[in-house]
Amino acid sequence: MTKMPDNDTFVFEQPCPIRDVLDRIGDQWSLLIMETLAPGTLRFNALMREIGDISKQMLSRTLKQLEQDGFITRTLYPEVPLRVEYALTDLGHSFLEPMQQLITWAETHHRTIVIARERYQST
Amino acid sequence: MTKMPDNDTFVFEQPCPIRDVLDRIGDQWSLLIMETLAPGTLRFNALMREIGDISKQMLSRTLKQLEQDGFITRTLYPEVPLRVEYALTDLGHSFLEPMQQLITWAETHHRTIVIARERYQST
DNA sequence: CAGTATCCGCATCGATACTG
DNA sequence: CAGTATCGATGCGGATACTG
Repeated sequence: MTKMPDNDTFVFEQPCPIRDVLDRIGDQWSLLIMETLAPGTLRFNALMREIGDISKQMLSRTLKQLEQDGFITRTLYPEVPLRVEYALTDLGHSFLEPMQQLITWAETHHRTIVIARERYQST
Repeated sequence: MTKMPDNDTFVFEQPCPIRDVLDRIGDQWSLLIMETLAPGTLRFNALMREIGDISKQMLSRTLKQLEQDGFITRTLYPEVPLRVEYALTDLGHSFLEPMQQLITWAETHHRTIVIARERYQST
């Protein structure tokens, strides 16, 4: 991204906020999970059912990432059987706002892109 | 994404515009290339120099993808030596608008995220 | 100058068996 | 119910030699 200064002291510093955020939403599931949580709190298996084609593995991993970055909260109720609820934080909600702009753009221009691709094929 | 109907006839159809667009901007270079082209036309090697740490390979591949989707144009001037110029299309420019919202969000909240991560580590 | 072809390492993701 | 651990396939991305 931006040219880094030749200073290995800060190898673990994230120099580029955009990359850092894009890595998160660019992955397979993060955005979808956040959108799914947008209406309200959900439990682990409820999330799995809502999303439909995600594995336990990926749901678990992605949720942990999102929690770690402060996009969602994880609340454990030590009942029997266990209950764990996931919810968007304010940060998570605020993220979905600019994201919604992009989603709208995607929906609006998707056809144009698909057509461009087909045209390119036939060249 | 959205539950697909059980119809394998359309396996190559892109059911989800969001995924489709995100797959493109979620990759390592597409967005950076488009931002680099935003001010104006650039030649292949000029792009390499501007970006700095991209390989010929990836620049070539990504440019082709972007051209294919209609985000940029590629103009060949058959001089000696060869000259090829890349420029954003209207679609490309229009894409950068909602994207700018997201970039601003990322810049604004990046510190918050980094802090959240560190806090999580120490838990 | 502007690429393409080839090869390879590495991270990502999925399936599944197992655990508290 | 809510995960984690393990394994394996797949594909992205980098390095570099080669081409028109």
